[in-house]
Amino acid sequence: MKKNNFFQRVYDICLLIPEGRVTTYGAIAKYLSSPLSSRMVGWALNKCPESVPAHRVVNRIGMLSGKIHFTGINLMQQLLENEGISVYDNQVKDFDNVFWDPTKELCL
DNA sequence: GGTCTGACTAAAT
DNA sequence: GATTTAGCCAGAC
Repeated sequence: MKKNNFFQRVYDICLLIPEGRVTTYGAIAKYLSSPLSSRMVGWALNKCPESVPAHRVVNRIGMLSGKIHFTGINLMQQLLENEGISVYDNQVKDFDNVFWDPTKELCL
């Protein structure tokens, strides 16, 4: 058995996020059967490889709370805008419209 | 092996 | 209504 840790699951979910959509740490944590483990999700993404579109993961209010970990301050925002997501002041516009819930989209 | 931290969330004050 | 604390779990020191 491999170390299918929290990390791998978080990465997997992040990779499942369709372009032009974003999700929240809580949603991912909830998908991991631990809605209270949202911190683990963010922390896992802290070490996320470039293969993981962590820029599509934001906090519950759609704020790019993790952009500070990205190379460059506007990188995360531009990545989202590149996918058609409107971002303003570190916060996703139409967040409710682009919100992608794994527990809902995958288990629907 | 105990302690701390960490890209969050929600309740309490 | 805004700020603070508490809770969660897993890795790093």
